[in-house]
Amino acid sequence: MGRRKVEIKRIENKSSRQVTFCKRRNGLMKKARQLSILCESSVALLIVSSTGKLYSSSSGDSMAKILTRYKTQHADELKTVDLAEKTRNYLSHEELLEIVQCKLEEAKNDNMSIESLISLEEQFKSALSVTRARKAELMMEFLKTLQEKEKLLREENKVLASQLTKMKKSRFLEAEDERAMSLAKSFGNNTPETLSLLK
Amino acid sequence: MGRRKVEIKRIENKSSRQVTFCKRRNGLMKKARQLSILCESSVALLIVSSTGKLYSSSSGDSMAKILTRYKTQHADELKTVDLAEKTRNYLSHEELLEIVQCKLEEAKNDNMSIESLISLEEQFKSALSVTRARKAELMMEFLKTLQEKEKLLREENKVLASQLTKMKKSRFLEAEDERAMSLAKSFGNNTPETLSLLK
DNA sequence: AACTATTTATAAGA
DNA sequence: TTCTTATAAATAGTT
Repeated sequence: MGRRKVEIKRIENKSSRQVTFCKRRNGLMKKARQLSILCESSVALLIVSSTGKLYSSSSGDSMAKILTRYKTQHADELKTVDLAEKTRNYLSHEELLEIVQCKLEEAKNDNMSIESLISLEEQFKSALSVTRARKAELMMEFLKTLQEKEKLLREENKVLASQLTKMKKSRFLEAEDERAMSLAKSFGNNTPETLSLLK
Repeated sequence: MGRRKVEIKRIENKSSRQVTFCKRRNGLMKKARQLSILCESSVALLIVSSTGKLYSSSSGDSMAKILTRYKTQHADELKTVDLAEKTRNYLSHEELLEIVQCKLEEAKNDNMSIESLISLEEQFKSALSVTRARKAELMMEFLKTLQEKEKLLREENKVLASQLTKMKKSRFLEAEDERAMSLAKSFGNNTPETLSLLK
């Protein structure tokens, strides 16, 4: 779209390549913006010149958001189930906290002049961590209690169930005795009944 | 460049917006490719439609390489926007971890400014809060499960216990009948036994 | 998905 | 560089 038709291949003349780069770059960015506005979409455009200079533009959403959108889509495609599981387990609260503390250590290196505030921040931090630790402790205790209760109840159930089967069995025996005083044979296959509840 | 001039503003008609999106998207990608070839440069183009569908194209270099180039140049800029925004959008643990690791890498490299450390701290704080929230959620779920289990077991116990007492009672009656065919008295105080565990 | 009247982008020249 | 302008290319509305 100019004085003459141009073949789409590298422009050999350096200066005209530079001029074309500038013109077409601007044209591309303009069109990107237009697309975004006309069709309420987000467009990110990154251009790296042959000299390594970077030109970027984004419209509709921030560059970061669009890149994030791209990254998450491709991360999902690449991730296997095992790896996903692994990383899920790996990201514990403690580990993240550790990382944060590590970062705070590094932050100390750039020492600032607000020392009183820093120490105050430290105090609050330790108070907070003590509170959190206590909270976690209590929750864990509660969990343990519940689990123990569960165990005891299961055992109790077991005992009750076995008592029940024993009683049924003996009752059956008494009935037999009553009906015919002799002829007591074949009691070998008396497997105790197990209640479905306990399965 | 069509039958009539169009104002650059959102196209209200949905279907014509969709058609224009498709046409201009193709046009944009074509021009991106041309720029890359004509001027031996690299171009990355990311388009997110209003429905959230992602279209991407890269020429000259791979998408990954161009994005890396962008990231190294705009490391600070990305840092401020990225994590806070993503944590707000409830991203997965894997993604969060990825970002945290990425940030730590960046932090290790060059000595960071106070401002960027402040922003990093904010990001870790929000990441931490998301992690904590998730942890609390999971713990509460677990607690509920345990409490439900406990309830079921209690009910089961109750049923078993009542079966047991009934059986004892009827057995006692039979014995009575057997021993002396008449004289059946005093069955009033048969409170069912409650096990200490249930108290 | 094609068609075409127009607008828009831009190549070459100044 | 920037402006100009002839012409190629893109595309809006139509079929």
